[in-house]
Amino acid sequence: MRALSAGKIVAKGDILTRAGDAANCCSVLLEGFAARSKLASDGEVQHISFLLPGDMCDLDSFLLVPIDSSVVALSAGRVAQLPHEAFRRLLVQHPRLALSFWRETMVDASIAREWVLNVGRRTALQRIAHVLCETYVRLRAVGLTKSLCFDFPLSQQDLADATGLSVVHVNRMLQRLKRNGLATLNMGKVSISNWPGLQETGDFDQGYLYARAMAAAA
Amino acid sequence: MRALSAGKIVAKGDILTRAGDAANCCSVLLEGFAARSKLASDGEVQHISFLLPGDMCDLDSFLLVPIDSSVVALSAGRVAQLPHEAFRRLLVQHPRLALSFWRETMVDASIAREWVLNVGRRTALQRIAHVLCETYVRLRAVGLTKSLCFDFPLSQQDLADATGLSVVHVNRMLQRLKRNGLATLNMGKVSISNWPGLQETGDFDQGYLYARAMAAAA
DNA sequence: CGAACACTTGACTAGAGTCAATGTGTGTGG
DNA sequence: CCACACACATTGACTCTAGTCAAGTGTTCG
Repeated sequence: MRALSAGKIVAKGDILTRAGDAANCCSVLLEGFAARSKLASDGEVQHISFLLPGDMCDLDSFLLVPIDSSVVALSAGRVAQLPHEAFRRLLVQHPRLALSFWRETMVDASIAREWVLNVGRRTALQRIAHVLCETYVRLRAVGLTKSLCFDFPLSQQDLADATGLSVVHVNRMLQRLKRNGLATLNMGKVSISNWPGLQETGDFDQGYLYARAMAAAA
Repeated sequence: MRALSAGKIVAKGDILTRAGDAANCCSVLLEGFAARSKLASDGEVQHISFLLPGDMCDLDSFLLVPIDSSVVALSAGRVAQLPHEAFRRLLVQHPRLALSFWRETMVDASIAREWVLNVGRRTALQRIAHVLCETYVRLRAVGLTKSLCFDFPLSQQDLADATGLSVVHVNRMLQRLKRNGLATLNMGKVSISNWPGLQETGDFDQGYLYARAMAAAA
């Protein structure tokens, strides 16, 4: 697995893909956190989904030009890059691979749909709880949790951008989650104290994550 | 074009695909309006995107089991159905077709991402204006507009479910759009009075629609 | 040490939700 | 043909969730 120790180093805040550009390669996040995000006209940021180690960052760029959303590093990390040309050859040689990447795109879309529901119809507390649940399940699937804890090096501003809330309100909701004995976020680490309770609070059902979560069950 | 006059008739409110099911065919909406939608635990509905004539309703069902979201008819309409088995044969015979359906899935995802931004970071007035802009551009692409008017047989409740707002507030925002000389919705018809103004109000840029909008430009 | 940054707190505001009553069609069936 | 029911739209009064503003408190790092 020499490839895994290679890859380009990225710093917190780096833009891996800029909305409006035509990328010439697809990348895989090897380490660290990133987010796909869009900008409103007033400059407000909205994260559309978190990208965790193992996720393709910009599969869309292969068929959609220009790209509609940016990918930004939320922590230091590492990415592997695969030029579109090489990717195309790979797909021609292994047609079944196309199906599995197509499916990857569908799971991505499914996550985006859940996020529409999250920001559209859930309360502030539910949104935060939901995002924590999703992140926990996805990290568990790639072995990045220990018991009910995981590294979560994002600022409260990032959580606000993911949930469509203000930083101040995110702060208060995190305090409420702690006070309710559900979960705490401290020093870049999340610790879940009551997993069933957190899921219920966040109206979370992992079905929409498909294989990404199933891998954990296996 | 005999196929176009065929297809199954659906009534307003019919559920074409139910979240949690394993569908055995993909369908194309031939006529009428539908929405992909999800349910929050408190029973609140959130539409994730509108489906217009020519759109695939449940391409996801081909590779994702069970389906994460429902498709519900928002007006009377007609759908054509293609069994998964036949679809699979089609893709094997014409591998390039898979790429174009994959791209279709990506455009779907792009629309869902824009909706995350819409409900997450835009004001009520912007959300309504944005949805009207998107619908106008997509309908124009399939020849279902005349000048700046189009049929829009949805209730204000549907608009509320699409934007994450309450019906009452949607009603007030529609009045504001009219008062501002931007657009009116009456008797199931939308009439845009100031197209540049409506786009600006809704922070709308059609880039994220890709080919669906481009077809109109051609 | 001080600058920069993230987090926290309190006081106030405002945008959107809720509730309830009233309109307005559109059918339907007696 | 009218009475009624039903769904959808509209209005006003009130509430409340979340946003804004501003002032602190840490804490990391040159």
